[in-house]
Amino acid sequence: MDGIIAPEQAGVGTIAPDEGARQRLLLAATRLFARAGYAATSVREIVEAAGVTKPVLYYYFQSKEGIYLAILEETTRIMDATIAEAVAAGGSACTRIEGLLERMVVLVRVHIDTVRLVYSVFYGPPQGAPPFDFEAFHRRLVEAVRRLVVEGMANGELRPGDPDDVTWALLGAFEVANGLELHHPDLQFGAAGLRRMLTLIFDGVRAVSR
Amino acid sequence: MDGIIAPEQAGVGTIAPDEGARQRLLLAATRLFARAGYAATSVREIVEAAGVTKPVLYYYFQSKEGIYLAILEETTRIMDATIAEAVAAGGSACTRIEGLLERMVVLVRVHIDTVRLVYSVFYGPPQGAPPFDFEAFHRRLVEAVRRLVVEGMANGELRPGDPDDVTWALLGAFEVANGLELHHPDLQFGAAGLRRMLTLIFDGVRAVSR
DNA sequence: GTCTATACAATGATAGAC
DNA sequence: GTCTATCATTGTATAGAC
Repeated sequence: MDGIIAPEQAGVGTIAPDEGARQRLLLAATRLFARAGYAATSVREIVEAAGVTKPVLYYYFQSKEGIYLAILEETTRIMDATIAEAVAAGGSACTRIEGLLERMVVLVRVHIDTVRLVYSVFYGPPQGAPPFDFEAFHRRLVEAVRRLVVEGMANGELRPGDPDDVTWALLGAFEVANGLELHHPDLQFGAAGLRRMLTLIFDGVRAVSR
Repeated sequence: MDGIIAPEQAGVGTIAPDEGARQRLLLAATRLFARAGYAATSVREIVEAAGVTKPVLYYYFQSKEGIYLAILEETTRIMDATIAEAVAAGGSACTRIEGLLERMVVLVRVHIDTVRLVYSVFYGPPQGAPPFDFEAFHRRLVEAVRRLVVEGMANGELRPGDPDDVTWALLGAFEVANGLELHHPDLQFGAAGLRRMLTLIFDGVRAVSR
C-alpha cells in the first residue's frame, strides 16, 4: 500500500498540469451547486470537496462564475453533440426520434447534478448566477425533434398535421421521463419507460380506430 | 344564509374584519414570493404592496410561514375540487381526461404566480420555507388521470396496456402546456393546444395503422 | 417581524514563494 | 501548477428599540 502513488503525485516537482484536479473541481462544484444552489455554495466548499486549494480553482476557471459557466458549457456541448449524432443517424424518422430522446434521457441520468443545477437556476429565485441561455439549448432540442417530425410527415411515416403539436407531445414524454429521473430514480423509468411512452404516442391509445 | 357568521368575525368585538385586506395580502405575497423567492421576500414588502399594516398580516396569518402556507393550501384546495369535479363529470373516460387536464391548464394560468412559487420552492435551492407536500398534490392529479385511464381500458375505450405509461404520456402533454404557459404565455398555447396534443396521443401520430 | 447599529466571520479573489 | 498567507469586501449574528 505504501508503494501506491496517486496520479496527482506523479508530476509533482516537475511542471505537469494536474488535469485530475480540474475534473475533480468540476464534479465537486456541480454537486454542491445542485444541492445548495449557486449563491449558497462558496469557493471554499468547492475546493475543499475537490481536495485542492483556492488558487487551483482560479487557475483553471478564473472565478466562481467561470466554473459555473464551464459546467453548463461542458454539459451543453455533450448534449448538442448527441443531438447532432441522433439526427444524422440512419433509420426512419420515428426511429431517430426515439434514439434522440432516449440518448438524452441517458445523458440526464449521467449528468443528473448538472440538470438539477439547471432547474435550480431556471425555476428558482434569483441567485446571482451569471446569465446562461438555457432556452437556447432547449430550442435546439425542440428544433431537432421538429425537423424529424417534419421529415416523417413528408415521407409518409407520420400522418399530416401540425408538426409543432406532434413535437410538443413527444417532448412531453421526454419531460416526464426527466421528472421521474430527477425525483423518483428508484422507479427506474429511464429510457425503457420513455420508449414505451413514445410508442404509445406514435400508435395511439384509443381502441376505436381513427 | 344572512344569519351565518364567519368564524373569524365571532369575537372580534364590533369591528368586522376587512376580508378585502386578506385577499390583497394573499395576492401581494404570491406575486412577491413568485418573483424573488420565499427567503428574499420580507413581511414589510408584502404589507406595503397590499396597502395594509403589519398587524393585519399577523391577524390573518400569524406569520410569514402562515401566509405562505395559506397561499399553497388555498390554491391546492381549488385544484383538488376541480379534479374531483372533472372525474365525477359525465361522458367517456377520454372526454373526462380532456376536461380534467384542460381545466387544470386554465387554473395554472389563473394562478400563475402560485405556480411560479411552487416551482421556485420545489426546484430551487433551499429557501427556508416551511415544508409543504407538493408531491402529494401531484400524486392526487396522477391518480385521478390514472383512474380514468383504467376505466377507459375496462370499458373498451382505450386499448389494453400499462395504465401507468398511458397516464404519463397524457401528463407529459399537460406539463408541456404548463411550461409554455409559464415561459411563453405569448404563444397562447393554452387549453386548445393541450386538447390538440391529447387528441394526437389518443389517436396516434403514425401514418401506418396498427 | 423588522429596523438600526455594531461586531464578527466568511466570502471571492490575489500576491509571491517554491 | 500549486501552495501559504493575506487583502478588501460582503455578509451574517446579535442586541435592543419599535
